[in-house]
Amino acid sequence: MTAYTATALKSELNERGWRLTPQRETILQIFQDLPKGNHLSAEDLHNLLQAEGHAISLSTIYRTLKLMARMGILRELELAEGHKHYEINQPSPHHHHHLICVKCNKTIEFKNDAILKTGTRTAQKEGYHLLDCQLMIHAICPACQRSLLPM
Amino acid sequence: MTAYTATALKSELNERGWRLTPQRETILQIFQDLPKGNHLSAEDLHNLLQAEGHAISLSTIYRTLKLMARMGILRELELAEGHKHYEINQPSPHHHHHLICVKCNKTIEFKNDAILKTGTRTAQKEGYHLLDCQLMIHAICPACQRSLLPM
DNA sequence: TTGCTTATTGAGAATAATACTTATTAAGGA
DNA sequence: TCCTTAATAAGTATTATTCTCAATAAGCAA
Repeated sequence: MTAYTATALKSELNERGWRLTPQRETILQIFQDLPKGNHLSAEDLHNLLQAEGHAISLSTIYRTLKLMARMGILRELELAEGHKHYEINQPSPHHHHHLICVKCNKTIEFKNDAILKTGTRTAQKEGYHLLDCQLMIHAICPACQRSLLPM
Repeated sequence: MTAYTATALKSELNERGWRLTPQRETILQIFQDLPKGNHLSAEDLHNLLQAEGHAISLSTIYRTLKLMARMGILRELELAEGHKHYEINQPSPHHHHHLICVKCNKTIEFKNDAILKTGTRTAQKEGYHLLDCQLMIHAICPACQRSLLPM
């Protein structure tokens, strides 16, 4: 539905003197084909690409993820300790937030249009160019509340 | 003003079979004395403690930060790439959020009571025990928009 | 108060995600 | 089609954080 095409990516890149490479195109495609609510770590993406026969190096993957996050194409999520996850940055009707259990990392997505509005307004007021806006709720899930494990 | 005392920390720890140590008490004190809006990385804290004559090991600092974040005493902030920052988790009138430039890390704090309400309601609905709730706005600041530096 | 159990600490080593380096390749403008 | 230079691959380097383990000291019970 988003239909952010490779052509659009190309012109955005070229505007800044950058280039559209097959690697970047492939990675964008992967994220667009990802079922809603899914997200990938750098290593997940690397494995997925290899499974599909695309031999894109880890360096390129890290560089591309960072680039696309800074372009506002991907969102960088901190869903577990120690590494980041990425997902397509969807506009309003699909835009969502995360409720995360800090013990087991169980994550629930939820929507709230008011939050994106607040974020947009706040960025605008300060003259910032908005890339992403996410409410992170850190909490302990019902199962972990019952568990007696330390921490 | 918060006046979350060492005694309160002690009983919360003891309830779970844990202990109040001088190290934990000192670290809590540091965060309580921190001017509003300030936050520390593990290394910042380590340096600050050393400057004040407290020789608390880095291991203990990392363990304590994680523990206090999971108790809801501290909030874990992702204000720059590569490492976390921590600040006291203040209740409603002081509770705030961050607007961050992904290029230079310039950060602006802002308040919005509706967000904490949304977070509280969402966690409750799912039976999660709320620890922290923060809206992260990733954006590019005016200065960096003008800059021609890559990325 | 004294002793006992065991959580916690300190020091250093280990881990792991990410960034860096450099020769090579190839995108995009002329 | 050529030329400039951004991007890639591969491997190495970095660095924040966690882990290991012996030594220490909370907090409970007698």
